[in-house]
Amino acid sequence: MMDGVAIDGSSTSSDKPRRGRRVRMTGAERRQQLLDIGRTLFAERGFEGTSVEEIAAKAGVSKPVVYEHFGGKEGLYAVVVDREMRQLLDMVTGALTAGHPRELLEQAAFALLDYIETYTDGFRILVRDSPVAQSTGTFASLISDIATQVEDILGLEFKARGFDPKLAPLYAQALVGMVALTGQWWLDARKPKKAEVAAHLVNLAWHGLDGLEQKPRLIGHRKS
Amino acid sequence: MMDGVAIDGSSTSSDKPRRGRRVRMTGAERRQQLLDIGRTLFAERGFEGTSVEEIAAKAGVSKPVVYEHFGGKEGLYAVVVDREMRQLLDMVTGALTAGHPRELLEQAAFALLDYIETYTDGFRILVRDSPVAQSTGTFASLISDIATQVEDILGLEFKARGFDPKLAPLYAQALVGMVALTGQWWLDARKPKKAEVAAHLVNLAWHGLDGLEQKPRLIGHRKS
DNA sequence: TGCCATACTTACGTCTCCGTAGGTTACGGG
DNA sequence: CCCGTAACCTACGGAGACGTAAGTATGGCA
Repeated sequence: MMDGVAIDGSSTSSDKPRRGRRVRMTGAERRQQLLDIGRTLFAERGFEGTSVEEIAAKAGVSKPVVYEHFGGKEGLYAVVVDREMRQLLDMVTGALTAGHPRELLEQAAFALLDYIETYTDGFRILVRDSPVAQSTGTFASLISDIATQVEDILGLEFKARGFDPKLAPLYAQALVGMVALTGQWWLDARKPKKAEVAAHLVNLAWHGLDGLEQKPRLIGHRKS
Repeated sequence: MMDGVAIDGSSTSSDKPRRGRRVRMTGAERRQQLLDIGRTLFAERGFEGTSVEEIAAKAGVSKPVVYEHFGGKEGLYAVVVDREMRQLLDMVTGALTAGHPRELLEQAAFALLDYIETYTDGFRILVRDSPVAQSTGTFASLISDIATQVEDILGLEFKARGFDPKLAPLYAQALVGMVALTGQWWLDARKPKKAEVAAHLVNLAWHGLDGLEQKPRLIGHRKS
């Protein structure tokens, strides 16, 4: 135990540590650092598997500092999760704004994969279960949040096409589930490139196994 | 704490408790009872959230009995998880034996939903993460096991149709993910009947959003 | 230069829970 | 009817972790 980083436990993105034997950060800096470290540890060990002392140690600081900033382990965890959910929701919601349903699907799938790639630890945390884990704060509830948005879009489309709108939730859930679990798989596999994965997901969701296209293409995407 | 069931904590399916003040079961009986109780508790509180004492108490027995039978908490947990994985794998594998791909998909989807309905607690346990949770024993790994089977089927089909077989894993994962997460959602919603859910899932997977059928029908299924 | 707020420390109390040592009751066969 | 064995109990040691009380250093500002 006690791996590295005892004095000057820098993990923050941009730190000029004021080279001295013991780092004395401003409140905001330390807070941010603790959040970063917490996210990392929660991601790899889960909530219960991570101790406050461990977090403090990795920050090169003693326990009470953590309590000072977040009031306790749950406090820190709550902030970490909240930030992560916001991030993910923002990205996906942003991708679900305008366009033909197929484009929406494509953009949303890409957004999710993008989030997974960029904020891997965050995704891992969201996938694990939360402390009390009744129904709120769970991954399932987040998925449902997203699914609700997809639901609205599908609902409109269903009405326009004469389908039963009551079925929209089911199909929304299926679509989100498809993308989410594929993302989880891709997290370890990393085999096809992100954009390609998105293209194939859209291919499947849009044409089905029956009318699958051989070389699906993404219509348009912004970065990477 | 200490809810109900202190003496004669029966939870077993078929028990004639030999009415007496203190129940004295045979080894096998007690073992089975502990497994049942363990499954229930692990399902609702998770591994770390469940204490050996709690399990013992609910069985109307003291801690050392649990250690006698399983050597510890992890021992019990391992057996519970193993049984559940076997059950699920058997059901899904059984559904993936013969027939046209579409039928296979249909049967597998139905099998998973069936498992979820019948062994709800087990499914909850499998979905939660395991103790050390490196990569083995996780839900993700189980999903991958199932996905591998789907993969083989898809692989053949892909070759026959001239698609790149390297993509089979991706599509397999997507299909399994679709069904699995929809199942997880259905666990709380329970709105459409199981068979109907399966039908819609197949509808989506087979025809895609583009060619969705209004009233999909299951071709054939055995029970309920 | 001296003071004071802020960042941080050491040390401790307490609680929960795992796992075990050693003793006790009851069932069933000779 | 008696005794051994299988089922079960009380009691304890000890580790780990949360959270707090009270004290210390440090850096900016008057």
